[in-house]
Amino acid sequence: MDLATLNTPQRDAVTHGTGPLLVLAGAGSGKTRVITFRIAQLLKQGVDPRHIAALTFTNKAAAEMRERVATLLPEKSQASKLTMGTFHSLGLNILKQERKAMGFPRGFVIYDTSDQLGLLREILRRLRNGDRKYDVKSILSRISLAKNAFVAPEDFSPATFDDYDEITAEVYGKYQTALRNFAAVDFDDLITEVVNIFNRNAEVRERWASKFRYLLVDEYQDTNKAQLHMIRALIEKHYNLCVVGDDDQSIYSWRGADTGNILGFGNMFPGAKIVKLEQNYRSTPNILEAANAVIGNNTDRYGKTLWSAMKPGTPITHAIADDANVEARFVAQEIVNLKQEQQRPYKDFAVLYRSNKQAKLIEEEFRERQIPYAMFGGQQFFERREVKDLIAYLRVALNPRDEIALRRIINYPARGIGGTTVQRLTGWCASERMPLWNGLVRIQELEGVRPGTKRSVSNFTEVVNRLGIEIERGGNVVALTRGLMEDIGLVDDIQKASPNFKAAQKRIDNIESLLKSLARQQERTAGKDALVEFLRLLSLDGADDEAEEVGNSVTLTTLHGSKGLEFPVVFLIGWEEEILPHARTLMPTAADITSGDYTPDVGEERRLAYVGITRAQQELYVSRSVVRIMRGKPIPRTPSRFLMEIPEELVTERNIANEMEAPVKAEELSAFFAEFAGEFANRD
DNA sequence: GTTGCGTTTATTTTT
DNA sequence: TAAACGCAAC
Repeated sequence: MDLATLNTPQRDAVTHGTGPLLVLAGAGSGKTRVITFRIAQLLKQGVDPRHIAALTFTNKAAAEMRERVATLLPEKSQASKLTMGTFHSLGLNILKQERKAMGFPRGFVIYDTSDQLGLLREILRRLRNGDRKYDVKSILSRISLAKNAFVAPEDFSPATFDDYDEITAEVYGKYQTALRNFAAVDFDDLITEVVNIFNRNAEVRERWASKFRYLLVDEYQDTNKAQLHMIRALIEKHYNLCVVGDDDQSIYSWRGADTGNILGFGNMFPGAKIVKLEQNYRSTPNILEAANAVIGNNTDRYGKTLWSAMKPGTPITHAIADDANVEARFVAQEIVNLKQEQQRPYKDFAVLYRSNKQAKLIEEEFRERQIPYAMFGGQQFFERREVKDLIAYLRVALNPRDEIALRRIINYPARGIGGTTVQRLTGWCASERMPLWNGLVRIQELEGVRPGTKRSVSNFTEVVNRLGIEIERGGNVVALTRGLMEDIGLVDDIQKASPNFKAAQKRIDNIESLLKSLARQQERTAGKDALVEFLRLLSLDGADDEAEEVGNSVTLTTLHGSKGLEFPVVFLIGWEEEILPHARTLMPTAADITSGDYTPDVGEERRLAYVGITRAQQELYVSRSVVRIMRGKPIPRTPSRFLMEIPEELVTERNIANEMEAPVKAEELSAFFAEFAGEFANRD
């Protein structure tokens, strides 16, 4: 570690002693270097690694950070003693250790989004017997936003004239009670429940506050109110907090991030030092100037001006395409050309868009031309149904109170326990005030259920019960799971339910890779705990078989997904009003209309534009279409206001239609017609 | 439990 | 437009 390789503000941040520190790190200003150097510096000064915690938002970021710190240390093993992870993983660790004080049962589980939705649907079904259908996702998002803002069910006050807020108010508390009854927590609870125990139990709070003498937080602009509470409690003893972030890159307010945290840092933490990192090592001055100009139109920011010591670089290309197909074709063609002319590998390129559906045309075009690409995002995580089903068995075996998991498997694979039986069961359990599982076990006492069905239910509870007992005894979980699959005929069912052999094989492979990573966990942790831990990490991390190696391919991702990445050549597509800024942010809400003074807040959309521009190192293309087919109709398009905010002198305009139509070579044309004629000839 | 048909609705996504 | 959803019929 050589401090001389840092610029002045970077060094100031790294060598800052005690007390709160805010590092405002512009895009490409060496933010990660500052965090890793600072940690290394603290260790060099003799701080015990166990007294340092660094929090990030993704597991990937945490792993990378640990690795980079290790390379700076003379003694690498110190890095493994650092507390490094996401807010949620730290929250989980605290909850596990303080479980008793919290009154949480030993094997509590973490509900993921699909579990949460299932639970909410169930509550709504009971509450309103189908008198109205609700968008469950939107209710869940309101609950989540409330939790992120650290608003408890009893404090939730619905906005007037907002019926979704009203139903949320009605359901939020029930949702929370149900979670606890099922021995479950959701993602947001991993933060809020930690804050709750800190608030209720001074002994616990002081213990954790003593442990962490230095706390570092990355991507601070993405933190929410609940996380702020957690941070405050953790630093109350030593008051050594270093946060790093960029207010101009705050793009997650829609999921609870509160820019007030970073904008109000100085007031919230008196005596705070603020360091700005404005020298950019990533992009050409041309690109930076464009970025500065665009973001300069935002209010509510600290205000930074990025600068670069590089040569000005090439102008930005503003590509105007006749329609979206032409736009996609242009991007593909330009990548092929630049690859040739500048000897660039495919991985030098990225195509960034506002919403995932924009990727479709690009994908089609790339496939046609055999351009390799890697897509990030999307939802392939949730579609592995077979994996979720198997996991549900393990969850119920471990924790029969987990009613959502139980409902998932009660008739999977089909065993003749249909909707009517389940309904009768839940009704009975509700009146007897007992968990669904108990009802299943006592099925013989329930009248009006056919004997065959009763036998199915008993077989089911028997299988799950036996699994639970064997796990409890510390049996080999992988072997037990295989036994279970045998018992319930899972493989047969998958083969039967799949349209073809290949699809079935793929699903079985998914299960195999799940078992593999379970085996790995078993090597690390003993007996039953292996499974408890495995299930929790699975919700927190996703399966660790995500071996998607990017290799040498063009990156396709959303603007959101591109944060933190950089590419020599970047294409920003679809810069049109209602795409960027997105139509939804331009639309007034009911409250806006009532108050009558509506001006759309496009600040966050502008920050998205800013994030996009600052991903580019050397070449930047911003493209738009003149006409675009939307909802089946061709719609004339207006250029994005952000495009107009880029100074003209930085930009070269290119009209694409003309370029695209010309280059059909004569011999290609005649070959085409020859083939065409042949086809006609063959027809009759 | 599955299939098919009519209806509805079009962000961003991590933990 | 097209994909996702919900409901009814098998």
